[in-house]
Amino acid sequence: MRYRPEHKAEVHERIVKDASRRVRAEGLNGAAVAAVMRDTGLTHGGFYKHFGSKDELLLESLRDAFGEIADKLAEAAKRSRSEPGWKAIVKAYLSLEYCDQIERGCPLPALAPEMARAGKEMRGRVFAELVKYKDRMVPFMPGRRGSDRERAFFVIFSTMTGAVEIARMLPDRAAQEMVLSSAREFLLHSF
Amino acid sequence: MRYRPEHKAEVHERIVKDASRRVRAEGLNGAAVAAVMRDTGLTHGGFYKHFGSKDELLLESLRDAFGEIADKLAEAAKRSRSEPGWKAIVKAYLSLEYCDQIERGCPLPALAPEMARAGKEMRGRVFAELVKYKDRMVPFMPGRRGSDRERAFFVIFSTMTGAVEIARMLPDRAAQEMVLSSAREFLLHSF
DNA sequence: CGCATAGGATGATTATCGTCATCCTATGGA
DNA sequence: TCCATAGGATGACGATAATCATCCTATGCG
Repeated sequence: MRYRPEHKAEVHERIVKDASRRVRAEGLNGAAVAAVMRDTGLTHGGFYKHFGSKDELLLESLRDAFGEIADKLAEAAKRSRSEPGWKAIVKAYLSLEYCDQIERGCPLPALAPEMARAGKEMRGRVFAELVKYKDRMVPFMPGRRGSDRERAFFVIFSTMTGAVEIARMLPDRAAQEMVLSSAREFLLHSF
Repeated sequence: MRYRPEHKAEVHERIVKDASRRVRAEGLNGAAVAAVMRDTGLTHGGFYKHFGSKDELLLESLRDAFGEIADKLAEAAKRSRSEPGWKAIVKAYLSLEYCDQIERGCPLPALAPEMARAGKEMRGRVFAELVKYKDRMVPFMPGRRGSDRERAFFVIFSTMTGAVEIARMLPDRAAQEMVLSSAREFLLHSF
């Protein structure tokens, strides 16, 4: 072989990481094949040596994105010993810094409507990733029974998703902080 | 003149209405010039007799969309004499029927992330429409002072936006209804 | 009753994008 | 040291899209 055995896997992963950033920053079809490959330092032609189709890359990049913030939020929850995990998650999620980092943030406020509009095939696969995301967050959610925690997940992540989206539409940081802190206080005092 | 004096204004409005549906159903660039004109029964060529640019149509169609649901929600709020207006709004917004009708629904759960990614120019104009939407909803919101009602608007619409978006990602109606009703009960018992 | 005119149609241009066929080349194994 | 090979580069193709120049034609005014 021409390259080290790990070479292909490494490049593959770099493409996915770059696409995962680009897709969150610029939308589902902001991650054009040529642009992503350029990010990775390659040309567009080699793309199909790594992926069967653009949708395959899209799915992998969404999987990567969900995994990335699930890691981040789970770590924040585990680090906080003085308060319940879900409160640490809410505080991290509804912070200005987090709101700023679209390209490293949760795919929900970045892409939820576009994911809902995707073709049936893709939608099914994305749904599976959403379920994995939920399953990783549910243990930190408030509530006694599992079904309570699951409902809490949907309510809390609905509010956080909407708040971050709306904050991102606002032109100045004061207004953004107003929306984020309103949602934050609301959630923290409601469970 | 070739046509009745009102003709041009009527066609203009039909184009905007069609675009407003299409943009919500298929995303900001799902409303291709040719497609919208075909909806209206015309060909793509005449488009620039009505609009200076595609962005102009986009903005007008968003204005129309915000106005359309603002009307609908305000009417629901006014119709309900037995409970506060905001509760009627929450019940209407977080219903399955509403969730289904993407193309006639609120632009927020349909387009918020895409609007946040638009160019500076467009973002500023969209922001102005969002403010008008807010100003029409705030009078119905719970709270004593105006600033309380404004915060309530952002919290309630954040939760509703996120809940509808997440529901629209789910494959079956039972799961959708679970998300919508969780958010609904949560909001109705929290103010 | 005929014509000037504006709304609409046709079609070209330029750009972007996904996909793929083909070629190139550096390297690990012999 | 040499070559077979797979990763990467080049470039093309067909779609789709925004924009605009040009032409067409139905109609209301004179």
